[in-house]
Amino acid sequence: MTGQARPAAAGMCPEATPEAAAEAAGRGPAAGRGRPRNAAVDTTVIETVLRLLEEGVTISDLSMERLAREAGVGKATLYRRWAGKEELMLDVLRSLDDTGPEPAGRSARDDLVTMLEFLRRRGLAKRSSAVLRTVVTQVQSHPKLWKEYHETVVTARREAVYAVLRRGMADGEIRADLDVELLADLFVAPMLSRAMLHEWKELSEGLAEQIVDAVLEGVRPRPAG
Amino acid sequence: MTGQARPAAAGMCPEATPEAAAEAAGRGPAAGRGRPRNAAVDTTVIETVLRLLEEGVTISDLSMERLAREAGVGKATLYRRWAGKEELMLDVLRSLDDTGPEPAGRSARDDLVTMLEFLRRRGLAKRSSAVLRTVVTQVQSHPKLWKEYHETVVTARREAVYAVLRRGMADGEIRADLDVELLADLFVAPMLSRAMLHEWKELSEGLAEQIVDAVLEGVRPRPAG
DNA sequence: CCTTTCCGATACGGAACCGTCTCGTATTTG
DNA sequence: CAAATACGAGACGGTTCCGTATCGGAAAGG
Repeated sequence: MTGQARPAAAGMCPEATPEAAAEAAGRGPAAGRGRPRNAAVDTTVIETVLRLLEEGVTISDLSMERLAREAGVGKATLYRRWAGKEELMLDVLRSLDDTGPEPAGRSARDDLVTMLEFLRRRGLAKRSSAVLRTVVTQVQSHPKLWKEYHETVVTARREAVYAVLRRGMADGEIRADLDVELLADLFVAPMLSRAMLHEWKELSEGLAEQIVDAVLEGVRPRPAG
Repeated sequence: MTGQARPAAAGMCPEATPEAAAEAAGRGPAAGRGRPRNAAVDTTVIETVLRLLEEGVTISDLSMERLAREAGVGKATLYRRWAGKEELMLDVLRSLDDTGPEPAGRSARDDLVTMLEFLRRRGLAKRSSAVLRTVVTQVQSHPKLWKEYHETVVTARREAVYAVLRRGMADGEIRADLDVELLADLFVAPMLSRAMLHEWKELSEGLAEQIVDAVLEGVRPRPAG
C-alpha cells in the first residue's frame, strides 16, 4: 500500500528491530528520531488519486501539483514519499490488486462463470470500473507502469484461468485439442470487451453464464439432442 | 484522408454557392481571392500526427507546438485550419476510417473469418496497430473524440458483423436463439483483445479461423460425430 | 500593380507544471 | 531541553505549452 520507491537513505535492515518490518516493505528514513510519518497520508493520497481517476481525470492531467492541492498535502510531502508521479502510480496500481474469489472447483463451467461474474461485477462497480478503465487504457502509454500492472495483476489472473481450463481438459469437460491461451480468450475477452470498450450498459445479469455456455456449446445449431 | 473539419473552403462542392457549402461544414475564409491553401499541408500534418502516435507519443504529450515543429509548419497554419487539438484529432480519426474488405457472402463462417482476418492483419501492421491502440485507448479520456470515433468507425463495423450474423441465422448456419450482440462479441472480442491488450506477438497465422471455428463448434468435447 | 490570403518563423503574455527549497509549526526521541 | 524529522504552505527558477500577433515573402485574383 505504502510507497516503496523513495530515494531515502536508511537502507535496508541495519538491524532487526520491529521497524524492520516496515523497512522490509521497502523503506524508511531510518525511522528512529524525529516526528514519525503520518501513515494516513499514504492512504489519503492514493485515495485522492483514485477519486480523481474515477472523475475522469487523465493520468497526464493529474499533476503532482494538482494532486497535492486536492489531497490537502504539501508537495514536499509527496516528494518525500515518492520519487515522482510514476512511482506514485505504481503504488496506486498495487492497491488495486484484487484477485477476486477463489473458484469453488466444482466444475470448470462453474468456475469460469464465477470468474467472469467477478469481472462483470467489477465492471459495474463505478469505482473499480472507471479507475480500472482509465488505468488500463492510459497506463499503456507508460511502459513501466504497464509492465508492472501486467505482471502484478493481469498475469496472475490469467494463470488462474489457465488452471481452471487445464483441469477441465483433464476431466474431459473441455476439448483438449485447443490452445489454452486461445480458450482463455474465448471466455474472458467478450466480458472484458464489454467492461472496457463498450459502455457499461451491456453488462446484464446473466451475462457470465450466457458467455460460458455459448462458448462451451458452440453457436452452430445442433440438429437434435 | 484530408481534413474535413477544416474551416477552409477548399474541399467539396467548389460551385453551387461555394460559400454556403463551406460555411455549412464549418466556417470558411470564403476561398476566392488570395493565395489558395496548400492542400499538402493537411496531409503532412495528419501524417505527422500518425507518425508520432506510432512512435508512442501520448496524445497529451502531443502539443500543437511540438506538432508544428515536427511537421515543419507554422503554428499559425495549424490554428488557421483547426480550432485546436481536439478538432485536429477528429480529422486524424476520420482518416483512419478503413472499413476493410466487403465480405464475399459465401457463408457466415467465411465472412466472419474474413472480418477477423482483417482485424488480425491490421493488428500486425505496425502503423495501424500502434496508432489504433494509442487512439482507442487514450481517446476514451476525451469524450468528444471517443464519441466521434465510436459513431464513425466502431458502429459501422459492428453493424457489418451483425448483418453477417443475421444472415447466418436466417440460413440456419448460426443458432437463432442467441442475442446478436452477444454473438458478435464472442467472435470479435478475442481478436480485439489480442490486438489491443496483449502484445502483438499473439496474432499468429490461422488465428481467425481458429476463433471462428472454435466459437462455432463449441469447446465442449463432442462424444462422436 | 494592388489586394488578399496563405506560408514559415518567431515573439509575446499568460498559464500550468516540475522539483527544490525555505518557512513556521508539530511531534517524537534522547 | 535540544536535535531530528514530518507536516502544510508556498516561493522560486526553469520549462513547456497555449493561442494570438506580427513579419517578410509567395501565390493567386482583380
